Amino acid sequence: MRIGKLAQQTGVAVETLRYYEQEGLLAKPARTAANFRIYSAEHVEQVAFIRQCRLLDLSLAEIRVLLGYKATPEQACGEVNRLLDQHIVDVQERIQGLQALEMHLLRLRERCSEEQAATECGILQGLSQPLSAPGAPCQLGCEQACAGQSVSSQPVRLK
Amino acid sequence: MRIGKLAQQTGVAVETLRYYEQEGLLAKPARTAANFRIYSAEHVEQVAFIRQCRLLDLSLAEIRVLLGYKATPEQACGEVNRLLDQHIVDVQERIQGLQALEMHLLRLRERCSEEQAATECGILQGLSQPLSAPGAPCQLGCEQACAGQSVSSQPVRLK
DNA sequence: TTAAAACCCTGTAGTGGCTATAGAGTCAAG
DNA sequence: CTTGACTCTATAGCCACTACAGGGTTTTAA
Repeated sequence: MRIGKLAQQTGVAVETLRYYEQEGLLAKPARTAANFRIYSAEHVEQVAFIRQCRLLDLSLAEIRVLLGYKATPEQACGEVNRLLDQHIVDVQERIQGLQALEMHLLRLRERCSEEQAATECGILQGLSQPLSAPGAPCQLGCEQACAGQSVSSQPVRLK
Repeated sequence: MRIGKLAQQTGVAVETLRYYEQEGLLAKPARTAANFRIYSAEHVEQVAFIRQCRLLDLSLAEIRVLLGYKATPEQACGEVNRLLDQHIVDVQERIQGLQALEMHLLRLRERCSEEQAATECGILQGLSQPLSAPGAPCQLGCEQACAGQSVSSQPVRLK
C-alpha cells in the first residue's frame, strides 16, 4: 500500500509518516520504480503502536526506546515499567501544576466582574503587582484562598 | 541599570529579555555610548507584568493584547475579562485531557507488575493493540474501568 | 598598569513534533 | 491527451525560549 492509504488506515498524516521514517521510528519501506513508498502490514502495525504511544503523550524518544524492546523480546521489560512509571509521574505533576494555575486564574478573574476603564480593572492591577519576595504567599491578591499555594518562581512545566 | 541587573531583579534570563524586546513586548531601552542597554524603573515594572502573565501561562500574543489595554486605559476592560475567561477554559480542558490520560496510563501500567520477557509484557501488548473502531470504549484493555472514557482519536491539546 | 574575569553586543541555530508550503514527477479515469 | 489526485524531496514555520560563536567593554585585583 502507498503512503496515502497508510495515512488513511492509521489516522496519521502523510507528512507525519515521512517524518517518523526520517526520525528512525518507522522502518524504511520498499519503493516502486517511480520512488513511491510501499508499505506492508507490519508497517501498519508499527504506525498503530506509535500512534497509541502518542495518544498517551509519550515522546518520540520514549517511543524509540519501547520499539527497541519490542525488537529484542528476550530482554526483560523492567525498563518498560520504569519508563511508564516515570511518564505517569510526569503527567501527575503537570496536572498538579495546572490545577494550581487554574486556582490562581479563577481568583484573579474574580477581581473584575464588569466592564470598566482599564485603569480600574482589577485584573490588570493584579497582573501589575510587583514580584513578591520569595516565600510570600501569593502575588495575585488571593492570600486567603491560596494560602501556602504561591505561584512558583519558575514556570511550571505544563507541557 | 544594565540588562544583567534587570535579569537579576526580575528573575528573567538576559536572553529572554532581549527576546521580549525583539518581539515587541518590552520597550526599547536607551543605550550607552558602547551600545549597552540601559533600563529604567518602568522597564522593571513591564518585565514584572510580563513575568506574572507567563507564570499564568498566558502566551506572548495574549500578553501583547493585555499590554495594549494597559497603554490605553480609557478603553473598557471587557476584552481583558474575555481573554482571561478563555484562558481559564483552555487550562481546564488541558486538566481534563491529562486526567483522562493519567487513568489510561494507570490501567496500562497494571498490566505488567513484574520483570518478564518483553513478549510477555502486558504493557507492550497493550500498546500493540490495533486501533479500535470509532466509538469503542477503550483501546488499552480497560473496558470496565474506562467505560465511556475512550481515548480521543485526536491527541488532546495537552500543552 | 595591566591582566583576568565578568559583563555585554549581534546573529544564528537548536529544541519537539509536527504542519505547510514550493516545485517537480507519476498515475488513473474520462 | 488532459485533468486531477497522488507522490516525491527539500525547506521553512510554529512557540518561547536556550545556547552558542565571535567579538567588544567594564570592573576588579595583583
